[in-house]
Amino acid sequence: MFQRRLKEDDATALAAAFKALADPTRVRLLNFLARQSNGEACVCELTAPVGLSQPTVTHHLQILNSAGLVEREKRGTWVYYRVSQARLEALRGALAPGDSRRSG
Amino acid sequence: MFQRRLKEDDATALAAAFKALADPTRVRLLNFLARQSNGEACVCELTAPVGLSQPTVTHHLQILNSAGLVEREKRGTWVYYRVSQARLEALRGALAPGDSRRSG
DNA sequence: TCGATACATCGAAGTTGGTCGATATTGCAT
DNA sequence: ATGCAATATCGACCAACTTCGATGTATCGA
Repeated sequence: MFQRRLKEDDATALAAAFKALADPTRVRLLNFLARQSNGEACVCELTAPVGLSQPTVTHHLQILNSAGLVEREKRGTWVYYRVSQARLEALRGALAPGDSRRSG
Repeated sequence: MFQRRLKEDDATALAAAFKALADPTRVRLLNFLARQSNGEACVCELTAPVGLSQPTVTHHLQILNSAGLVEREKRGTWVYYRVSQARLEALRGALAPGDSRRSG
């Protein structure tokens, strides 16, 4: 942030994105997903690392997904999540001194 | 995020930093500060741009300051705030695919 | 000293957020 | 169909957040 002037809606959208990152559990979920060799994990593999109940983990994953920070893919009974690198890069751009902007 | 494994305290600290960015008013305050020619503004210059009361603006600035995102300098009756570019850069690093690391 | 201005603190109201247990839904295998 | 395992939804509780008006504190000028 930020060379150019942010419109009010842009500020709201940006804040919403950061809000998804504003919880230790969600940061840990992202970190865990990013460290998987295949880049993904299902919900049942995510409850143990963060030490919370399955409904709570699902809740956090939904928040991350709504913010575009993770992608969701259902395969059979399982739901796999993976980090959206593009979205992270977009947020990095928003924090840049000169403000990059591509993606969105 | 993140090649290396984040310790629990690191995840908490990172989440706390993003929480400071997780409000439209604070995003707008940062944006406003970053766009000043001298890089700074006092509280009384910040209430109008965001359209909130002085106590509320002070409150948000304290949150940003606690997170290290702005620096505070009192000169006479006025208190001037400026964006901490170093802190922003550190957060950018935390979002990087390979995870940079400097900062704390 | 007195008044005016800038900023901080306090207390309250209303809203949002994280978490859980219980329960519903979905999909696979038998 | 039936049963089991994975995930989602629901309702509730408590904590945290945003905002305000009222008030306190500090600094400057007359």
